[in-house]
Amino acid sequence: MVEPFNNPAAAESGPTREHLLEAAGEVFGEVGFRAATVRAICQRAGANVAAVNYHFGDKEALYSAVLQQSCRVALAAYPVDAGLPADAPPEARLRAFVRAFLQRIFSDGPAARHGRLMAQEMIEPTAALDHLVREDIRPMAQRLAAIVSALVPPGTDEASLRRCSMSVVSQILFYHHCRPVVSRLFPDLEFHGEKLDQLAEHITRFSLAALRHWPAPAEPPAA
Amino acid sequence: MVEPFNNPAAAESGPTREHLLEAAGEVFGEVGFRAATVRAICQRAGANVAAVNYHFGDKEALYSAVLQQSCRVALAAYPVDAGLPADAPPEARLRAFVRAFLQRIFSDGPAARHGRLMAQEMIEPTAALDHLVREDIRPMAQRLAAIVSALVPPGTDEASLRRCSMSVVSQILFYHHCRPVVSRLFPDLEFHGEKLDQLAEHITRFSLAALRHWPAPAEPPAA
Amino acid sequence: MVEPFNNPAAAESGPTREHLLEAAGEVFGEVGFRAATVRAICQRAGANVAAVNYHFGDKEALYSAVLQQSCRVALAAYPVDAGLPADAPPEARLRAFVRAFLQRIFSDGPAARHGRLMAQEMIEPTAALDHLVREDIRPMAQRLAAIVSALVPPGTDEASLRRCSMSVVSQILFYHHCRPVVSRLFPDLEFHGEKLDQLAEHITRFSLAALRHWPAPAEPPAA
Amino acid sequence: MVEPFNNPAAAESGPTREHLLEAAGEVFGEVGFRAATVRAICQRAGANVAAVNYHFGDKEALYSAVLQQSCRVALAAYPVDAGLPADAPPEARLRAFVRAFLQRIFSDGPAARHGRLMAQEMIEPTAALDHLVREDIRPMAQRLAAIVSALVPPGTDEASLRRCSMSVVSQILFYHHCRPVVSRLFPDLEFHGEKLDQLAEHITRFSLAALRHWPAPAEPPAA
DNA sequence: AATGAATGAGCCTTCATTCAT
DNA sequence: GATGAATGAAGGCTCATTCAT
Repeated sequence: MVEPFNNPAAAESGPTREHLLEAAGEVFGEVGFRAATVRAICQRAGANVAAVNYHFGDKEALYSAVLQQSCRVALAAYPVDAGLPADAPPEARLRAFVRAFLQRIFSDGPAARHGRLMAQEMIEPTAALDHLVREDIRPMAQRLAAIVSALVPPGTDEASLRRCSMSVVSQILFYHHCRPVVSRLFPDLEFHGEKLDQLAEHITRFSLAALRHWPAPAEPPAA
Repeated sequence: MVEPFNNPAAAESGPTREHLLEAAGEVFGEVGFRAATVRAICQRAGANVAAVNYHFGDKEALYSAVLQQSCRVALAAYPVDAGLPADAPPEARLRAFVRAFLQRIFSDGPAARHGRLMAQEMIEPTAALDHLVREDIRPMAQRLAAIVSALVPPGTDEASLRRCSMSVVSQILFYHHCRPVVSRLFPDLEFHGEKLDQLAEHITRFSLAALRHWPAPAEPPAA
Repeated sequence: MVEPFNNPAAAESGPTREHLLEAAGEVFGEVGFRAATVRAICQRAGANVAAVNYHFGDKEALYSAVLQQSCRVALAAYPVDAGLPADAPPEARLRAFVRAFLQRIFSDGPAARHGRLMAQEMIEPTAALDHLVREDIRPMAQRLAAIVSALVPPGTDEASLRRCSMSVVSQILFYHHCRPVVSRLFPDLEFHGEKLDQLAEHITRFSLAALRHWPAPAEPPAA
Repeated sequence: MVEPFNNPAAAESGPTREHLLEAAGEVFGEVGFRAATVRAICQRAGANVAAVNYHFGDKEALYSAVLQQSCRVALAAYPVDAGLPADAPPEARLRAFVRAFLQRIFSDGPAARHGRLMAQEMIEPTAALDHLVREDIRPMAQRLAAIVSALVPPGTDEASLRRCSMSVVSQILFYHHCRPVVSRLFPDLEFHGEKLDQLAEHITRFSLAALRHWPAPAEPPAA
């Protein structure tokens, strides 16, 4: 076992590996994969430039490790179902979904990292995106689709369901992707604490209003 | 020794300047400001590496010039009101707004460039963003706010209006910002021709359903 | 034409390109491809580190250029036939071949570079070796084979001819490949001027003595 | 805090030291001193990266140790006299010398390592070369000189003897030093088993033919 | 008006080596 | 007796930029 990054457990590594993951999470989340430099990460981690190579192999492998680790942390801190039972009313489940999603993106601390990284990944995809979609994004999309499906009239076709799900998600991600513009347009907007809850409430209400009044599919006339 | 990029008219410039603008528009729109290289732009423009610095000063100034020029072209090709009279019903104006926005982002040709550049700018802001917000984005936001305002119950507060506008816009931009993910989740999705119109129709309907059923503000009980 | 190394003529390049070729020839010849550093080459050429990239693309392309250029120079300075007519007696042609080969390897100045580079290439082959064998080494081997063929008894089989050619060449190359050892064993040995001629004379005589007395192939008994 | 590599006996060392020597012999013999990496050696030895420095001090000291150890093994496996009595006819002793030399270079297994290392050392000399020449190469050269001396006419001068010896040795080493080129020129050539014996036979015959017909030194006419 | 040539800063990676355990 | 962790120097390469023409 010559290189430590061959060790999947990596439990017995020193603190440098953790520092590196931490620092890389911050830097990648701030400026994206390309713009992030190994030097900046190592400096923030208080480690040598060669530490990345030693612990992870190369920059991209470090990135993958950050993604996977942040995924675990984020879902542990803000679970998708937000503690709601599966048979809770769909309105409540939608509200919980939106709120947890916003918190994953905007809350401070390492738990918020994953949301930011995912958002970055959508913009500037890397080789890690495929894995992320498979393991992380698609399951979440299906969960949302189930909620939406319980809100629109029965019989609504699959394509509409997908588009409605995306209409919900888009409202959440918008504030992250377009934050620079939003901040300039409305400098008083904030994304934490009570303000974040209000935002979640708005998105939920907007979506509920739309979904509840979604036109029922044309039925074949019964004899 | 006057540098030509100090000359606002730039009337006596040869065709190289135009080629550069054209090529830069393409490259910036495709890969963003940072990932774009001066060499790639010059090569596509059939010009020398030094041409960018000669004509525009530096990479960022070229970017600003591209932004401004593309702005003119785009608004000429896809006017915000889409040719509708100001007194058209708000439903029609919303539909036109959404459709024109999507086309600005997804249609081919130089006219579509601006939408892509704006979208890129939201993600990866540069010094040009302030100017863009002031001249371009804010007016468009106000126009949308007017449409939304005509759809929700009278007396709806300003903050709600803003949030509703953003809920509309977010659904449009989502397909651009998250295209890599969307393409992986639903590979059969397309963003041109009839499919784009269907998408516009969905976003319009979803938004209309939400706005039309927006809860009226609680009124103080009249005696 | 963005990169100058796309220009096969490269005639209008500044002096830096020439300096680079010169310096690279020296360094590659001294320490081989791997051990040579771009920085060392540029320093010796009085150029910037990026000059190699600009003029040749990368280190390996520079190496190829050095190889090709030195090939022309060396064969011009010490032609394979050494000015002898094709119908000269094979003894004289062998003597000329050996002498020119030794001079290509050991003489000073840029003309000697090619021999050294070829010798290095044999030891530490790069991607350029295939081209070199095709264009340079095989023709020379065939020329030697023709000389050898005229010296051994007629009817000598092809395999023996090849081995005899290699026995001749090996004696020449030995002094280059094993120079560090030879110099330690016999410190008074020199490889220039009259001493080089004596060495050529020895190799020629040794080879002639062997070839002239090469056993004739067994003939089928005539009836 | 005595470093173990200061301990000449190294009796109390575990098996790691042996593994290291074994692995280093393989790697150095394959790619040479410079191109060999400590990591590759340690990995092949199943040891830690630091093992080389711990057991031998540094990379070069390991190399020296490999050289010395392989020397013992090689000479035991392929003795210079090949088991021939000192009073055997010189033709037989030359044949044995050539054959054993070729086998030391080309045969598989650890016994062949030394030949390869010596050949590498000639090309890319290290600090270990002086020791090697003194202890290993010079004695072998003298033995060959004795054989050659018994084949050429009596009274042949010292310089000619030396050159003839080198003509013999060069033919052997050639196939190692120029293997990349030889393999490209004649892809069907092989260097093991019967083919190796044939090659030894060729070199012996070529050399014998040359030496037996070496011109006698001009004698002063006797009255 | 424009360009070929050249530059220097910075990037990711690799390597032999050392330190603390 | 041995190792995992960490380091600093160096390597090849890329990029936006500048200079002389």
